[in-house]
Amino acid sequence: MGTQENAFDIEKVQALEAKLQHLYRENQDLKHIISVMSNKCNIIQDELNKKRTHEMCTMAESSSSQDSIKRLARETMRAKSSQVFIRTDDADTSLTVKDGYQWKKYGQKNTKDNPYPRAYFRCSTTPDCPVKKKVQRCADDKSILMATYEGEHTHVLFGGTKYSTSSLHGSDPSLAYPVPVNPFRSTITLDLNLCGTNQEINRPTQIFNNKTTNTTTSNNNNKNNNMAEYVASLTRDPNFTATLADAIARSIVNPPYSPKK
DNA sequence: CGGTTTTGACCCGCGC
DNA sequence: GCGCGGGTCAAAACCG
Repeated sequence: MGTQENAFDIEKVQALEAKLQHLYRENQDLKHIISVMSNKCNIIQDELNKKRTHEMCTMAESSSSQDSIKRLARETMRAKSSQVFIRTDDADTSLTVKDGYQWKKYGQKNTKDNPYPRAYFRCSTTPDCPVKKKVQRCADDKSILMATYEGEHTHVLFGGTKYSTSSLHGSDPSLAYPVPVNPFRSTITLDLNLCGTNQEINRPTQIFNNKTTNTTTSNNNNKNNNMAEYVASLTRDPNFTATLADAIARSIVNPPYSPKK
């Protein structure tokens, strides 16, 4: 009886190993697809930036007035801005986005096209940091916060890692992770600024990296819990799975690379 | 007491 | 030139 059970166990282990190998290969392929897409995203963003710079230069040349210089500065600032959407608790009425940085609120205004007020924040982590952000609830869905970041941080995030302005992942383990949704369409927003103007690509793994710089065992637990929570939130989102499936299908039809055999 | 938030006033750009 | 709307300032209030 024992030998029969052993044979069965070996078979089971082999099946699991085969499955694991298959998943590993799939994972490798998906990683490759993501890196190819990120590269393409960078190229597109570079081209866009070049075009913008060229347009701004021709604009400045055509009129050398003070106005055009001011406009140039504004356009540059706008080009460096990025927008993210964060799903919050329905009961949460505050306009705070926990992104790891320290912000000082310097204003709030009611806007014409949105019944919810817009809050203005300046980065107060260091006195000379030029980064600003605007936070406003989505008119269609009040549980979604729209945060617009302008400029680039001139300092590192508390915890030792320098993050791009669009990396909404701070050192606080209770951070609300941004849900990649577009409130205006039913598809996922792929914000090009996430991997374009900013030097760093917004990788999901970065979410947990700040804590690992001064990691302890309890932090590891937090990290794992956060990872599980984050993965669960992504898989719960039908838009995410639909978009992922679409991306994979496209890559099969029109492969961005030649898979190794 | 120092830092943060609130809020009305003010500034400035833009369209008409 | 004027009015509108978004962005900023700064004094007062609030909070730990």
